[in-house]
Amino acid sequence: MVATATNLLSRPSVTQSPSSLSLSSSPSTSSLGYQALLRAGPRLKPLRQVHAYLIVTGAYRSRSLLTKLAALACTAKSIAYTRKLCLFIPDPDSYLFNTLIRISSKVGFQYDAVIFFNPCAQLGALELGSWVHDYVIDHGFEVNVNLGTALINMYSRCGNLRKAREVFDEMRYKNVVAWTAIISGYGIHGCGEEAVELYNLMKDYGTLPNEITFVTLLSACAHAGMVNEGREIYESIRRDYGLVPGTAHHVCMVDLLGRAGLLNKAFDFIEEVKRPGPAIWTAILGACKMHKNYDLAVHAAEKLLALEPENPGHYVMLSNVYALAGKMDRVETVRNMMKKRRLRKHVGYSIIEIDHKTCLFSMGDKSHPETNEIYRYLDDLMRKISEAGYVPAQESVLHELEEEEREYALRYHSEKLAIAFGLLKVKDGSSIRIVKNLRMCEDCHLAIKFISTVANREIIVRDKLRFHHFKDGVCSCGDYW
DNA sequence: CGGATTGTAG
Repeated sequence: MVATATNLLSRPSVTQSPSSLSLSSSPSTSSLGYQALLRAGPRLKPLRQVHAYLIVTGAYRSRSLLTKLAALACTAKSIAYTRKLCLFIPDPDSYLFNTLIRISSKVGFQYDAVIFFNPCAQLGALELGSWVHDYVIDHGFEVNVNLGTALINMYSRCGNLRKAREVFDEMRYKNVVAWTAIISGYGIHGCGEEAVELYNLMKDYGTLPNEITFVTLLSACAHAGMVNEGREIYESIRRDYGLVPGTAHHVCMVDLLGRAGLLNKAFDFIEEVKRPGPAIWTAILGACKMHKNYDLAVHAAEKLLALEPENPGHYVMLSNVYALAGKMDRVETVRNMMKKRRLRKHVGYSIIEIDHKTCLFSMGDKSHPETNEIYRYLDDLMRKISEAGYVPAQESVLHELEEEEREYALRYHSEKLAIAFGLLKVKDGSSIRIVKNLRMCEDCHLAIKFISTVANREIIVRDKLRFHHFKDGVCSCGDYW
């Protein structure tokens, strides 16, 4: 049975006998006891063993234990097993829902899980989350501060900021965590001004910010180009709140300065940090690449490779930098280094939900039954946007050309395929929603802006870190990401 | 009766 948002927790129409569960446990399970197994973490096998143990000992109707098991199954990203366990829970209560909402908002929107069990299951985090929200309202559960915060988080990370704000406004009691969640939401969606406004409002209400509030705020400023505001906030951490800025804050500051093009200031900042870790160098490398400062980029990349030689992302970054600088021999060197160390670049994919089915595309993907139509439509689309003035972004072309992917080059990046499919299928003019596992490339970002105009459609892309709302040729990120 | 919600870079 396919797990769907609506049947995840619905009660079984026919009472299921506990013995219908597969008992994959070894005989030694019972002597271990379930406590040790519960501590085994989010893996399914021990869960099944505990469940079997409960059945054997006659404790299979214990609500608290089953809730704990369901929570672990959810953490393990098995919707099917979560559902199965929920069916056994007598008289499910708000405690169960609080737990499941919390976990699914944290883990459920990571679409990697989709590949894991069923790429075509109806598993949108927004759908699931909205459904649980409705259920909670229908059953009169109080939206307390914890539940409310989980909802804010879920809605903003699923792309529905308005709904997140609605939940926030309706909360009677808001603590610093709730405020931080909504501030973060505005930050992720590129609304730095609003994030800072909310922060000021929070202070007016007499709520004290904590370290995480500052991480969130600085990130919001960094992505909105609000350098002065960010600096002032950073200063205030120690001055006004007696807190000590940590690594995360340092990273945000380097990002804030670097993104704004103040590369030397960012490097000066790093100088003052005691032992700069990989995160700081990653931030500055991103900024150097963004502003095409190759010397500084190479400097940062060398630090990074020394600290984390096993991270493929760093090599990809460095090779991109060399490609941008036109130093193709160096690109080759980096590639060979990767080969020698047996590192593989992460494979990118994009997901779109159509007719309650989740469809997954990777670059140059031809596995979809309607592949021909999709490619024909996409080619047509690319021709139209070229006529409208689109010129492929140089950087990505260079990178792809040395990637053994000449054939498909940029034209068939996963997000473009998913969008073409979306436009083909969703005819009524409603927005197209895409979820990507990596960050978007420059070229796709540019192309989608044109597509939003040519196809007269709103396109919302959630990449690994943030949201991009494309409409009428512009993106909500203001090209600052 | 339990459990605890917010997070930087890529």
